[in-house]
Amino acid sequence: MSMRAIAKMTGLSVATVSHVINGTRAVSEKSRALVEAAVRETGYKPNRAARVLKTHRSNTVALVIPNVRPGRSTNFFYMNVLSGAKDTLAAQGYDLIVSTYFEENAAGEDARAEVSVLEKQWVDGMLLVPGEMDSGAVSLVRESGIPFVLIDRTVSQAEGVCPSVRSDNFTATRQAIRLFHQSGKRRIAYFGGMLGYSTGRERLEGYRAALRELSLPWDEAIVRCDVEYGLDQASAACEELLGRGIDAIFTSNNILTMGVLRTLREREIAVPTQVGVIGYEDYEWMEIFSPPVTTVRQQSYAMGAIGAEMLLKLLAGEALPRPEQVLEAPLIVRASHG
Amino acid sequence: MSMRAIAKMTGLSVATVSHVINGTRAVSEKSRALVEAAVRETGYKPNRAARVLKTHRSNTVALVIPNVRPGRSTNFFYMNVLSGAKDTLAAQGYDLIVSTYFEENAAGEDARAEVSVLEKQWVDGMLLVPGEMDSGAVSLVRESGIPFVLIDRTVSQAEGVCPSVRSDNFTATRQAIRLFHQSGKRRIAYFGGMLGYSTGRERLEGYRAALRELSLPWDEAIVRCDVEYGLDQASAACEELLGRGIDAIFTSNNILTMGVLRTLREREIAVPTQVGVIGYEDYEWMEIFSPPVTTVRQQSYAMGAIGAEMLLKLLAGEALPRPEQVLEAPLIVRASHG
DNA sequence: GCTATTATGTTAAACGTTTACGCGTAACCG
DNA sequence: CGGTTACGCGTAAACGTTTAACATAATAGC
Repeated sequence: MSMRAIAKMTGLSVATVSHVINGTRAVSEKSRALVEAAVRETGYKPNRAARVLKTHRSNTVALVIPNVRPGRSTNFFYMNVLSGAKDTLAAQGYDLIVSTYFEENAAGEDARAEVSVLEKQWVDGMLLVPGEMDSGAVSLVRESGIPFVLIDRTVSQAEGVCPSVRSDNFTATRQAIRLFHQSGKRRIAYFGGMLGYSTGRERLEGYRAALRELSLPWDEAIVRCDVEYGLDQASAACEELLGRGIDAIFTSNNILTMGVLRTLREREIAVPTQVGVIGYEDYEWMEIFSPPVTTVRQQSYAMGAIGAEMLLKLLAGEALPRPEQVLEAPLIVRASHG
Repeated sequence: MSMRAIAKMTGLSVATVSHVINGTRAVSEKSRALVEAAVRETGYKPNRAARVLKTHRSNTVALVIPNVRPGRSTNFFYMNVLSGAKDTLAAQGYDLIVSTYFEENAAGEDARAEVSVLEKQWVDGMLLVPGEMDSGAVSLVRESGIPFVLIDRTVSQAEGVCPSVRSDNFTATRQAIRLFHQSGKRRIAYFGGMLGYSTGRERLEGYRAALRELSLPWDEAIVRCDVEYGLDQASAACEELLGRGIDAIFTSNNILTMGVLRTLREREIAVPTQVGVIGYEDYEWMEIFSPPVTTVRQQSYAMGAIGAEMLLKLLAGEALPRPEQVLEAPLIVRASHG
């Protein structure tokens, strides 16, 4: 089932067969028909490995995401990114391979592990959700010379500007806080992600900016950026805050939101009248909580799709007019905020 | 950076270099050290395409899952499967490529599209979540001769017995219904998946069996297996059922559960006193609904992991002692059931 | 000291493509 | 009609490995 076989069948040379298959040179109608018939008949498919070996292009890109332990709901977010990327890549005949790394390692450990897919030199390009801002993984990728685009998070400026697509975390958070304010909330707690991540940092900045604009005081005591990812940890942190006279909580991920909501219900604190809540990450079912929860919605599918588009451009050798795409993350206003 | 380069550097032949790299034959300590040093120094990595071309093994397997539009929460389930598969495969040096197909097509359309990854003859094996039971996709895979294992769903017996790993949908559903019964529920509605899927069928069978055992009557009017996947569709169907005097609803997927819960709240029907609810698919936040919802938990991560293990065995040429793995899907008893 | 055996190397032929070169043949032009 | 174009096609050399077959050196047995 090799090209040679087809050549033999049709009495043509492998070169001609190759050319009709790839449409890479003019071929007489007769030969083309001959080859096509033979291909159809034998079900011949060109051998991919041989092709890659020869052309040095695999038509495959990697999507690298933090490893997500079962049950982590960020899974959801990444699955949407995956969908988006997969769809647009497939439309261009590209395959996607998924690679994961342990987020826990990313900090101290070997940045190499983060982008280990590089070692396998399989891929033409890379869609990367980097770990901590300065894990160094991005430098590795850059050195490798393969095109890449960062998804969801960025890295420190030391790396220079990298092609990336992410949410406008700053504005989203800022708007959320302002919404609280409009609803009469004045003492707004912030539950954020670790500051090692660009997302965590940007959101905190948004919070800060909003406070400033609204001339609300900054109070270290009601800001937590180190809450472990987990329902119980969130609950514990929430309990703690409740003693500090707050009237609203902004949570920057789904599990935190859930934990807070649970605690509030257990303590029989009315939402939103006593304490308002706005979460990050929107899910269909946010609507059916009581009260329906107001959230920031991230465009996760679009993130994958746009990232893939950018990468495709890069792979085609084109420059990116706008290498940093920042997607709006609209506030889905329901009832929990005030 | 080819093997030839390393050979030149060390003054050895490519064969020797190859052998130290693959540990495929005894090599003197001296040569080994030489080669290893050179490899370290140059950062040489064997070219994968060449290797595949020569050995006909890609050390890559595909995971084929139904295409999941953004927002579909089954995404979650597949992401866990993906994690499980990825983890165990990576441990054996295998890569995973993800392929998706449109579930909508699977029925009438071309079964070929379902397993289009076959065409690319990239992969050594396949982890497949098949579409409808008789879409024919599995026959295609079987004909192709590559090892595969079915995940989550099976196909019609016509295909013979296929290696597979899935939930014990029958027992899980049966137990759920029995739990309803224990709680005094007597008129239990069933909201299930389409019967084209083995899962839908098995769950319905479980329902049926439970009714029989409990000598509850079968009433076509409170059984729906054709509810479209969507919050609103679920709500609508729920409204309809409410007129038929039911005191419990079993829903066989997450979105259905949500829709039902929402409708119940809107109509101010008390859960579980007036109507009990048990859902399929467990998420962390099921616990924080009011009341916390009782669900069937599927071992999605394990499904991926076990599937991968089986496939690895198959790839190693071993036979599977137990080709059909049926995982327990425990009932997570909380409060919504009665 | 001679042969059998083992340990270590090398040579070269694949694997299935792509593609630079070059060769015919036919058409066209002045 | 000789010369130029254009077109269609074939030859053969890569691409970077693996691996059978063969070669040599060292070791052991007798």
